[in-house]
Amino acid sequence: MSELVNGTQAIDRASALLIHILESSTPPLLSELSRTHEIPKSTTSRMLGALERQGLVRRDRTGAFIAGDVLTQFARSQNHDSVLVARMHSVLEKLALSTGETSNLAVSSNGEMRLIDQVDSHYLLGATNWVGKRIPYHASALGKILLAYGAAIIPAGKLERLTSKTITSRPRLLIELENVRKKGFAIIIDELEEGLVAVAAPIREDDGRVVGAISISGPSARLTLRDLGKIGEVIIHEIHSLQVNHEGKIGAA
Amino acid sequence: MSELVNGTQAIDRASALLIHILESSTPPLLSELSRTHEIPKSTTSRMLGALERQGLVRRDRTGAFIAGDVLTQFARSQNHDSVLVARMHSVLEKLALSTGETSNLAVSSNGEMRLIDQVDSHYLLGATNWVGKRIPYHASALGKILLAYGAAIIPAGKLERLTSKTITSRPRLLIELENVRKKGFAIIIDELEEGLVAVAAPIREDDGRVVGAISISGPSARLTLRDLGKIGEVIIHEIHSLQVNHEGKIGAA
DNA sequence: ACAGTGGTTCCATAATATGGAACACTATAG
DNA sequence: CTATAGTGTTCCATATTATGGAACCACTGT
Repeated sequence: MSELVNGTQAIDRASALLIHILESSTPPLLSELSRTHEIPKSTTSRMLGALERQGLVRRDRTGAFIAGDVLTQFARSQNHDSVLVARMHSVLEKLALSTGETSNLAVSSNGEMRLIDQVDSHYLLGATNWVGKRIPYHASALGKILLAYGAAIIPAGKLERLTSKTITSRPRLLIELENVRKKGFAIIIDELEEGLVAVAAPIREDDGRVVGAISISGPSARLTLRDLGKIGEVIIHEIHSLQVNHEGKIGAA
Repeated sequence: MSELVNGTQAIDRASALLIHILESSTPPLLSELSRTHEIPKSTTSRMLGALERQGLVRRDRTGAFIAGDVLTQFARSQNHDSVLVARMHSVLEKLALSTGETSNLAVSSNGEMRLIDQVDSHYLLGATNWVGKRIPYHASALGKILLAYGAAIIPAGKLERLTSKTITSRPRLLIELENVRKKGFAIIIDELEEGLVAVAAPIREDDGRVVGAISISGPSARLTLRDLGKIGEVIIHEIHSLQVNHEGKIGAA
């Protein structure tokens, strides 16, 4: 512990306790924390008391420690898919307008892909219900993006065959994902449904992590492979330019 | 500063800095924090350095402080609508099965209502696209719940008239919300669309805050007012029994 | 009654955090 | 091209502040 004296022992220890609490699936007791961190009970008690006073931690009815109001509040404000929806909705609208096709925004979590926003095409083709529908990763453009960039992992078990074009072999899927990474966007042609094509590109967080994907989809009758490639580049461009603007805003403030 | 010597000055100060960072809309600079908290630059620098080392805070490219990976990670794990989806999906299935009608799960954020899960009815009536659709609070059962329990606020401006039954007067809406709170569930009859009826009930967090709502909806041809009342009670019961189980799990762990 | 938990408070001690000063760097200004 | 005012970091003597052992309280089970 005492490599170089930084003058931050207290903060280091308190931080370690806090982090332990945040990362525990079951709320730890004071004594537990004291033991695993090798900090005397008295000190641990004092520290946790301070953190509690500040609202960084809380005790549940059993006295075990959980994240405090300040942090749950923070979590609430941060996450919520809606933040992503709010940030990306204008992009969807732009894309839907310029292509005339349907644009979707998807995220991945708990092993499922979820569509969280959509702007419809001019045309009236395929306006079915998506809410609550589980769309397989391996047969959708959005899903391929999420897989390719580590926002989701290939589910165990058979890769369901939805059409004759669906990729159902794991090796072939891996090759396809490598391909996606090389190009920066993903395409499906008839793999999810006969006559349906789509192209998708990733949305990145500041730190580079992929947190979602945006797609354009429509009938193969209207969209050729060449179209899809072009649209892929446009999606990437639109997302990127938005994020640059966004960063700019922060920088200027 | 020195009311009662607790032996937690460092932690108190560091916590205050951390909280300040988390609650700032624009990332504060070190000097800013130093000034507003009346902590000397040197000390502030040391403290933030410690917090940074622990991963509780991070610097953006301008050097300003933002929440660190540990906390964004925590936020991610906490929130995400998907947690709610995962927790409530079985309820939706049960309700859809027992009523034979469509069941929905909605949350509110950024001033909009969003459907985040759905289990379809046996019947094939009204399977239109919901993703990205903005459904008005005042004309939906889910929306009335979110309004009634403070999960959303009545939007400014006119209350749009969607059918002849839509509530478009604010006083009448307030009375209706009072009614909802009294009964514990909300009903719409032809208020959103001619022939469409629905009933919804709230989902509460441990602390009692309403974070979402579950509804059953269908055609008025199949669901009478009496049915809706009964279903309302069932929804409340199902959500409640799940939450009791959930608490039980935590308690046992 | 007692031993074994979990947790808090007390207090003398010295280890630790403190903060002024000096330094490095970058802009904006003169 | 030198001021000047704004960042932020490092150093180090100082004493303020955190430390941890021990005593103590409250439960729970034996």
